[in-house]
Amino acid sequence: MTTPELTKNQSLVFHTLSDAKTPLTAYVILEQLRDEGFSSPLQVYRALDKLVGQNRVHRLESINSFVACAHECCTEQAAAVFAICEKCGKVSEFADAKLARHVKAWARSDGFQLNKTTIELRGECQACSNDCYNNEKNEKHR
Amino acid sequence: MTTPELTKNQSLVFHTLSDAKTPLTAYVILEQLRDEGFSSPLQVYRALDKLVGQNRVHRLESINSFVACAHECCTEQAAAVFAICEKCGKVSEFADAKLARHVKAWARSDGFQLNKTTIELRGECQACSNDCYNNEKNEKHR
DNA sequence: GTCGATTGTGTAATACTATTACATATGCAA
DNA sequence: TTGCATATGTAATAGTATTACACAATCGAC
Repeated sequence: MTTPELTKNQSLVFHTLSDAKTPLTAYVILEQLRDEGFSSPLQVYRALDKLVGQNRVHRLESINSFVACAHECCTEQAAAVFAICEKCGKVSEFADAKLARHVKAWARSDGFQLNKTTIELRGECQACSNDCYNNEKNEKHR
Repeated sequence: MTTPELTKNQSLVFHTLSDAKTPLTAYVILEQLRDEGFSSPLQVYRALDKLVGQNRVHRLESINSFVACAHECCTEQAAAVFAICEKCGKVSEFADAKLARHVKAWARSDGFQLNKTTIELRGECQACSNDCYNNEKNEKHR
């Protein structure tokens, strides 16, 4: 799979996401890029569309946010699993081949032509669970 | 698990969803219930919150829509899988115990306390695939 | 029964997320 | 050069969800 060069806007958006510790919404990205000349949501969404199409960025459907791919551009695009901590907002991404096979097998048996698989887990990460004496340390992420 | 009685608004929203052939957005539900006295999105969202909390209704994150549970109120809430046809908009819901076990096992091993699992498949259902001579019959659902 | 707490409801306003429409620019190929 | 695809800028609008505040209904403790 080739990875085309990024345009200026795409690159700005991608690096904003890469630098972030948590997923960002399109409007947060917009705010962060005002100084770079961004002035409209569409500039962000257009860049995101491209980046998502190239699997360099993933969209987290359940929190309307975007995150840079953790796998240096994953190819097993069909089975990325995201564990989203509702406390600190951090996300771990992992690719689960077994799960992917399972889902694909179901689709085949049901005649469903699979375009995209979304798997998102919501809960509390280990770090936050250990943090039981610091419950108020981080703001709550929805 | 007990299934509390529904209030008037909850019941109206639930029956609207039960009667629908596809998932509905909150605002579509609102339009359908104007005649019943609904006038504000909040009336819909409040009812939906309750219904989702009781697992009588599921929220489809990837299409911002809601659908009545296909299992007469499913209890295996952690592993509902939704296959969403992007052509006709219909959804099939199925509960996959193996997949659920798999996900739970991962969460345990990673110290992630799982609150909710979202698994949504996007693609084209068998009926629509067979429909290759009627491509324009149905409007495209995102 | 009354008090108070909880839950449900009505309405308005607002916030957040995403797209359409149209104009302009840039790069590459025939 | 022309033509086409892609990228960009800007404004307006559409679609989704929540906050805030007021009031009503229900239920249990007393």
